[in-house]
Amino acid sequence: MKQENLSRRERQIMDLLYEGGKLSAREVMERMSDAPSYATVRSILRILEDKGHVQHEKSGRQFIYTPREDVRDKSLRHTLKTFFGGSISQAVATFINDPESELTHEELDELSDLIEQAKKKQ
Amino acid sequence: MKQENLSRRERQIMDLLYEGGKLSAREVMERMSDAPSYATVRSILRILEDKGHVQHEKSGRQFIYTPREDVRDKSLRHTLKTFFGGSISQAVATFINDPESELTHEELDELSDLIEQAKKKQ
DNA sequence: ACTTAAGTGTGTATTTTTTAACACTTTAAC
DNA sequence: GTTAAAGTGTTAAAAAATACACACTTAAGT
Repeated sequence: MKQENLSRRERQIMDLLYEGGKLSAREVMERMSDAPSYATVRSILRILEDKGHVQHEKSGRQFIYTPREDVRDKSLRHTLKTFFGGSISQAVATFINDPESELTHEELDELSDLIEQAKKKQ
Repeated sequence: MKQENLSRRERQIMDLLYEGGKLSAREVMERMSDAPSYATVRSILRILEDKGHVQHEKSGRQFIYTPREDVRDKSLRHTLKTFFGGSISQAVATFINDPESELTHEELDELSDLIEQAKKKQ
């Protein structure tokens, strides 16, 4: 797990995995508008696994790839720091105000609960 | 302004500019732990300007580079969608539970308010 | 006016990334 | 048990990114 920075293609595929959660190489490829060959997608997934960014589990004859939680969290924190100096409320505000987000009532309730719990801990 | 994806070095420099706000080529270079030569940093800044990600203003004989607001917003929205897209509450949970976040009471109150407002809109 | 620091643009070598072919293995379904 | 689909690892060519040299311009300070 060398943990270098990611190349363009590697990042593109990581983004798809973050969005999609669990994807096979085939599914990753289908979601790329400018996809290279299937062999290439598999190569990059293998490289990402080498670098420690994803892991796979076998499901029948398929390999299902998932982002590694610890790397995801690290990356998320880096991004928040980059854009907001780490202010989560500013990040959430941006997200809530974006009409494309379309948060459901359930999600908003979940968020309220999380925040209430955090307040009690202080 | 072709608006392609950024390479590793290009992204690294963009992150510095997002964090730093306004930087000269020299300052960008100083903030890179694994910096290439000064000539190279200038080359990449020129490429980033070609691609429309940064702009510069002259200050004496220096060029001061700044990220372009519109590209920044677009990038931010993409990132939030990527990480929070599936479940924003899960992302917030991760952040709240991270001891490094150290959310203040003020931030939690801000978050509550934001969520209340979003609920009313529905 | 001269020197220095900061910049420009172009060109090119080197390194990394990207792409994919090839020969092979494993699993599911028929 | 054959066939087809989904993998594997290795290797190599092509494309892109990275790095920087060179010759030159511009602006500030002494």
